[in-house]
Amino acid sequence: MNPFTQAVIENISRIPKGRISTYGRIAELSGNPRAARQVSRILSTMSDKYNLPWYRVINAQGRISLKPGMGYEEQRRLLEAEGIEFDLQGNIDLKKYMV
DNA sequence: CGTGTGACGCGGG
DNA sequence: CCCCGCGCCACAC
Repeated sequence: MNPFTQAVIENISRIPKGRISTYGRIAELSGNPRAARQVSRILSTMSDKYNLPWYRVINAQGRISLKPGMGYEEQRRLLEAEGIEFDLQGNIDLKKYMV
């Protein structure tokens, strides 16, 4: 496994309960600011294996990227269960919850 | 090899 | 707020 992937896994694992981060921010912390897409792929392929808190990663707009019927509901449920609030447009306040 | 595809991000209309 | 385009990058065909 390459160092970037390793770092992504570690950084995601460190997101505290009740807080969130974004794909781009994780990519940045992991050493490659332009690799936000890779972060999303790593999440989809390694979450189970490394037991990652995948649902704590959202996009830079403060929204869940998964589509309704394709995981959106579950991610939202898990986040709300940790106290994360959504506004009427399904938006999360990054200032308030981002690590 | 080209070509298409995203759990992305940013800027613009 | 929505919709597009463009840049980016690993991966599947």
